[in-house]
Amino acid sequence: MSDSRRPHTGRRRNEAARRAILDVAVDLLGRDDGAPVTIDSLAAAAGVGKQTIYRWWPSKGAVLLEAMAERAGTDIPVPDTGTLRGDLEAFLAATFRGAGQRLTASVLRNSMAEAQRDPHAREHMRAFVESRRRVLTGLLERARDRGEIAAGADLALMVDQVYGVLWYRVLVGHGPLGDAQAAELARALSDQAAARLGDAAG
Amino acid sequence: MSDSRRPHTGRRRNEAARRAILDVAVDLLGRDDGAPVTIDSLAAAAGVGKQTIYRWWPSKGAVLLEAMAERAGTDIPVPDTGTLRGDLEAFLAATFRGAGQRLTASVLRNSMAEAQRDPHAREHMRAFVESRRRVLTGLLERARDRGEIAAGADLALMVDQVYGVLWYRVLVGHGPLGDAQAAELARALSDQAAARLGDAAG
DNA sequence: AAGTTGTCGAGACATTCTGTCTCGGCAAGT
DNA sequence: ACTTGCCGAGACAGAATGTCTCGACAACTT
Repeated sequence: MSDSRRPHTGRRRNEAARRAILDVAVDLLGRDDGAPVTIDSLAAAAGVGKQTIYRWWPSKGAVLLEAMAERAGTDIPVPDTGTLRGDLEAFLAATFRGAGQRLTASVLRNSMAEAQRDPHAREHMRAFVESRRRVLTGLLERARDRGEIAAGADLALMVDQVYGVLWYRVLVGHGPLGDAQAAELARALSDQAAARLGDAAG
Repeated sequence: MSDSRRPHTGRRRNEAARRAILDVAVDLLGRDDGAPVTIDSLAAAAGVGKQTIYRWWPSKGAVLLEAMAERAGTDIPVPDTGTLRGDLEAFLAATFRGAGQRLTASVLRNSMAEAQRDPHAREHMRAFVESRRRVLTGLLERARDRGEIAAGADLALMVDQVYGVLWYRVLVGHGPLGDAQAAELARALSDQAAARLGDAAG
């Protein structure tokens, strides 16, 4: 590692440029005018040179994905209503409401498409998805500790049902994604858990 | 319509070329070497001119989606075991097993990515998804007629829970997609239906 | 204060891909 | 025989990615 041998010399990374790039990326991704986000437009809008982007990110997809992850990681508080169904309903409502916005949905769609092509973007997508899944998994684990979910239940599959529905609707766009769907899915999942619990107890 | 006024003159469409294009498309889509499928490679591999492709399809995405739909839409029989859980287990096992194959998974991933960019591909994807959803919806409707699913249940959401998990795992690749997952999800969904049924009855 | 190192914005550049256009050849009907 | 429209092949324009080079300059060392 050159890090330990020589701390750092020369000019440091311009944080303002980094922020401008990520902010503009979200902004352009959110446009739903069909125009794809290009590196040139991104650099121009952020007021930076293209090389400044490629110096810090390996590809266009990586920039867009990081911008999206930063955006989507915020504004989803983890609720604590005391019941599985209540927690799920609050969490899913916040999540679906976020992903259902035209701007965010557009970001998600572009990022997932990019992740299928670009290995760098794919890694970032995996990391992003994993971080989101961990939050929901934690919510379910607390419910399991309270005895609302059977010990043998497949939490990963429950998580997948949530994010599966979300991505599926975002990517295909065949149905809405809002509070109604969140409430319905929260009910479905807590019903699932309750039924399995009854099985184990009986 | 010129169709009725003048039946058709001149050389007819070459069916062999059409088949070659679609077959080669599936072949190239299935490659998981990261190389994107280009029109040039497609035309070259099929031994046709580019114009022959663009004469019959509006865009690259449209070709790929049609090829994908042709491949993925087959070989999923609709079971009739007499119970919701049995039907679901059989249907999901066949569906997941198909989508879990490396080649088919690669085709699906590429196609979904294409559908995010190309409006023509997007339409085809919608149609394909709709046709698949209809089959599963039919299966659920029969269960509802038998009284295994409550009248007020949201069948569309149950369908999304299935295909959502499928697409999510195919696209992100964070977990397996096979018989075990099919069985678990079938159980979860039938439990969910049973719980809702109990609510309505009680 | 001078020197070194690495980032900055800007833009030329090669490469690749899409989709259009044109060409001579030819097959299917009249 | 003659007309019409598809065929393979490839040139072409347009757009995008990612590399490279340039002079400027900021941060840190000596």
